[in-house]
Amino acid sequence: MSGPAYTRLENDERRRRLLELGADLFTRNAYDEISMAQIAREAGISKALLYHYFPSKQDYFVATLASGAEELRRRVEPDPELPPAEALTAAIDAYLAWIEDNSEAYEKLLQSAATVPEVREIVEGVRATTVDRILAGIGATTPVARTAVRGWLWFMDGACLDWIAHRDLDRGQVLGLLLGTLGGALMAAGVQLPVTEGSDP
Amino acid sequence: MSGPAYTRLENDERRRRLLELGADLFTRNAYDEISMAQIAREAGISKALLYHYFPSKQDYFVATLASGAEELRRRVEPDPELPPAEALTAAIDAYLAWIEDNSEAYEKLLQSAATVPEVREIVEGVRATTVDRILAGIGATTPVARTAVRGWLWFMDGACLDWIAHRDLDRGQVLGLLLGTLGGALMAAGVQLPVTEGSDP
DNA sequence: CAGGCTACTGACCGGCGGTCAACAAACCGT
DNA sequence: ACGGTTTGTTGACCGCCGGTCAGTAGCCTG
Repeated sequence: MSGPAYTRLENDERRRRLLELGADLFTRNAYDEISMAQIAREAGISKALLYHYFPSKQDYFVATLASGAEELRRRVEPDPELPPAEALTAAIDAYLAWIEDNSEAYEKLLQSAATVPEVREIVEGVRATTVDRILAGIGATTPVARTAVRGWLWFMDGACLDWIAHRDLDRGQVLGLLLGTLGGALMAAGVQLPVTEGSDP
Repeated sequence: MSGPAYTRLENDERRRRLLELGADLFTRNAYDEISMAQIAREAGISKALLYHYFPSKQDYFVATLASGAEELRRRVEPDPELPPAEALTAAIDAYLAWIEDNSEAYEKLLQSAATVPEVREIVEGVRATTVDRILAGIGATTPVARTAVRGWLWFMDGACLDWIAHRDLDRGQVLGLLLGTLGGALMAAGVQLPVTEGSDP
């Protein structure tokens, strides 16, 4: 009986708001706990408009993840100036710090990764390159070394989930556990570790 | 224009056939890759009848898993006569043997576990009791030891998935990797292992 | 061959992800 | 002040999903 039926926004602005909303909603609910209709209602728009900006729910979800993933990638990127061992330590510590800052998002991400094929592939890809990086860093090539590193990445996620579920460890302890376990796994895989000189203050 | 419109079966017989079919279908397709309508069609019955025997898709899925899970539990049950260390070794080896025999089922199970809440809870429960068992066996009580063991269970699944994906290791190698990594993780967690006497022939 | 027990079915429900033609808010030149 | 154009936006619709229910019909008993 009065003003306009809806407010018209510029393309970029609407997109920006939807991404922001999605980042929020998807850290509070896992992928299939929330429907596109609910999201649209929350955004105060029609479902059709949501689909106008993002071709599918998966695409919307992935786009929503993108900025966070970019930040994570930046923080975790190993310093090429450091020797491999310290670069790895620094990268893991950065990873742990990110998880500490974004624990809900981390939990929901792992949960959703199993469900959404596209995310699954992204995570798998990251893991694969990480495995290669580590194997290259220690000069190991045997199948059992590959299995050890791949298993260790799972160890990492399991330990992190336990960590943020209980919050009764500090980051340093988790870091030590992860590094020590990686060493143990590689030893069990029969890998000869290149000795780093004088690095235990 | 002729015979009966459908064949009537006895309650138990129908149930048996549906469970058998489900065990087959769910090892070839993950939980939400297949719909109840498809399953019913495959079984040659109406969807309503399927729901007459199982109150929900989740229940059907869990029931389908039950027999396999029972067999796994039986095979993995540790021998109480053995000292803890050897009992653990035997249990892990049995677990690996089961995976070797049922690799598709194992893969689909892990995939579905993330999706189906009820299965997720079952798997979580099994993991929790396993963690307690191991912690009790080594007499460890610290949070970091708990995190180490919990993470190691993830390591186990990750390593097994890699193993059956590549099939370039034999079971003994995987067993050695798992045991060695558990030792490494516990060491990294600062656990003093009770020494077993003379057990490396 | 009548009658009952119950294994079975067809039709229906709300909600999902996804699509489409049509509408209207804002900006434009006049 | 106003008609035309652009394009951000909408309501109605689709097929499929998990799940429900009143009613049908195969089989066994007498």
